[in-house]
Amino acid sequence: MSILFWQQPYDESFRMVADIPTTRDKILQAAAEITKEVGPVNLSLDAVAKRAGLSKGGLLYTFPTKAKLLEGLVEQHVSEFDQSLRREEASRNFGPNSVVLAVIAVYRAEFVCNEPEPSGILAAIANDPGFLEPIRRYNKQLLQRMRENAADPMLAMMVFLTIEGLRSLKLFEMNVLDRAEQIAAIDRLKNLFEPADPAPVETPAVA
Amino acid sequence: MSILFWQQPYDESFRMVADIPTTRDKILQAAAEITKEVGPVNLSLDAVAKRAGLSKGGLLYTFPTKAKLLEGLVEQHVSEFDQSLRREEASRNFGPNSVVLAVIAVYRAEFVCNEPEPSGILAAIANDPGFLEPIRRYNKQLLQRMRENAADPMLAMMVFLTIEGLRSLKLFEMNVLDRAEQIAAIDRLKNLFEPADPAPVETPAVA
DNA sequence: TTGACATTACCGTCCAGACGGTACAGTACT
DNA sequence: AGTACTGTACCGTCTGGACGGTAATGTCAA
Repeated sequence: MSILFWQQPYDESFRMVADIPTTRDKILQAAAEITKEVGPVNLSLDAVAKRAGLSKGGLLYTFPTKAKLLEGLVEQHVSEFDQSLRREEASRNFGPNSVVLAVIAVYRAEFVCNEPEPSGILAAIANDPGFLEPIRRYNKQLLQRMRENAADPMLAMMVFLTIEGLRSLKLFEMNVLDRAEQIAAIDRLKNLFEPADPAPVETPAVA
Repeated sequence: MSILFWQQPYDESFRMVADIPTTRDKILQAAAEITKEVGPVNLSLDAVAKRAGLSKGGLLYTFPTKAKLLEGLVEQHVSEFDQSLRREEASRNFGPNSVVLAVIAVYRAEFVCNEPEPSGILAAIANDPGFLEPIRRYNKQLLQRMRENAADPMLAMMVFLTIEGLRSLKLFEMNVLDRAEQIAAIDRLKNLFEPADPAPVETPAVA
């Protein structure tokens, strides 16, 4: 029911990073796409199977129940962010303000690369508010870490809120700000911690 | 389909402000409550009718289709905010920064009074992402007005984002910050525009 | 004042269709 | 032989919504 990070049927750790997507990945992406297009309510297993290019039986082989699929959506969302975050923290040697700066860096990269928001979590939440719990826990912990590691905890909180604002705008595809404005906002945040930014890259090439 | 603010069956303008709730109001509140409890996907007309204390037939008399009910949810959300905002703007005589300050004031009041988030909009969005469009339009216009009216447009944008962050945390009941912290964050924003705040009222009486 | 009809605000029932899930036989690759 | 599916058929449940009724209230002419 609410068991997040459940055991996967097989070990994926041997797979290459930028390899061809697994069936699992294809299903998750299909679910996110459908959610974005027709809304979480209309996310049916039939539709996901069709979009992912497999049969319903095949889908239910990978995800035995719809709840497991939704769990997969949430798990992917959280773990992908966390991995990026830890990487950024490590590159800053876990020094002062490293958590805040890492958070900023992760979102900056996301906005620069114009990565689509995996709106699948909306589907999960819409089906069962209980899926919010792990996200709640994660965010609580994240904010805690940001504050403890920051020179100015209050400022860290403001950064958290601003980022959260950007994130929610993206989640709802609320294109109120264009990409440049979003990046400018993030850089403004960054400058609160690193006042001297010698060469702010305005429009870096998209890899 | 996407006609917001549709004609209501009768003129409610004669009704007193703090009067007994109309059937319409009861239905809308019931829908919001159910959404919060069991998630937008499980918002059924039967459940709403039961919660609101009338039959399904009666519900469908007030809202001929489910889509109309969802429209009602969105419309209520937007119009209630807008009314509060205009009132706050007027009380500041539409002077410089009045829009930004009004937005801050509205949310401050909301957090101080601990008003519950009408999570009904989540239900609307979950059923049909098209319901985001009017909200998108409104927010775009709001941000525009905040910027044009503000002494520092960039700062106005940061305020908008921070408020948006607080709002999304509340929408998802992401109780990461306690009430005092949220109010402190809002006051910090306010002080960016009104540096000298002589007597910040902590818990003003609800009028 | 009364009878005829209209409108409002509902109730209770019914139904076609969609959905999640099961079951199982078959198949292609490793 | 096992893994990872395909494809079809099916079941029970839930859902939106159509529909026919009904009680209360209002309107208006005779």
